[in-house]
Amino acid sequence: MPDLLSAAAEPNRRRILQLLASGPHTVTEVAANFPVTRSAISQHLGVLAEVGLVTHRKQGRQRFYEVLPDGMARLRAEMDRFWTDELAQFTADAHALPHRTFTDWERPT
Amino acid sequence: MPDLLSAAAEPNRRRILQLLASGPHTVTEVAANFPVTRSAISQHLGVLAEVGLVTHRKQGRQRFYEVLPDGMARLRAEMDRFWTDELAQFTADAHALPHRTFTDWERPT
DNA sequence: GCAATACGTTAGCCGTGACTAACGCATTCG
DNA sequence: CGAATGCGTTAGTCACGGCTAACGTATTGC
Repeated sequence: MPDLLSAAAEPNRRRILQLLASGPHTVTEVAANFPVTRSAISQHLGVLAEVGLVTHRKQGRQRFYEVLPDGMARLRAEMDRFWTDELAQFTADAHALPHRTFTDWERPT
Repeated sequence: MPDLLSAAAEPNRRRILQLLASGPHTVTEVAANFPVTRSAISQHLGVLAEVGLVTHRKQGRQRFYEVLPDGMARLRAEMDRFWTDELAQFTADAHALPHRTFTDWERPT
């Protein structure tokens, strides 16, 4: 899964990101919110980690996964480029779409 | 391909959307910009049409595909919800992310 | 020490998405 | 007319993603 947008687009992974956005969660906590196996969740987390959207810190025998602010910023940037550099540039003369870039996206501390 | 975001996330389809954003193009025109077969492009356009992102109008023996403003607005709305309703709501107290919604997205006329 | 917990990892299944090659159908042109 | 163009459609391949079940591993608690 080399593509950042494709990785984040998958429905279950989107929900995982949403969940992790509320703060660090263990794998079992995350899996509790999904109808699939903990193994599936673990693999999804692996994909998200692979593209740098999440990371984890060990604490005892648990792994607290958390959103990686830098990765979320990159995701946000790619989504922004999808509209600005690639789409809105053709429509710039039509509506001059105002647009903000959220490179300062962060998890709650 | 029932999911709008997943449909739009596919790299080739993203590029197709970018290309169509510059105005209506025939299938062969689109296919000329890709290393894959015209058949593959045709199927990609089928997917994009299925989720309501593009449409086409016949003109002689050509099919001019064009971006569907309403569909693009829905895509934009879903992407916005991904950050606001689902992600930013957890971080709202942290940064109170400002956010715009572009429901008025349109193709150049 | 041993059992239980919280994971990751692997094998394997299954669906499906992306693709090509071939065909079929309209449309235009000669 | 027929040939060529511009498509869609289909069959069929291939790879891969998502998933489960089973197992292996570290950590905690008894």
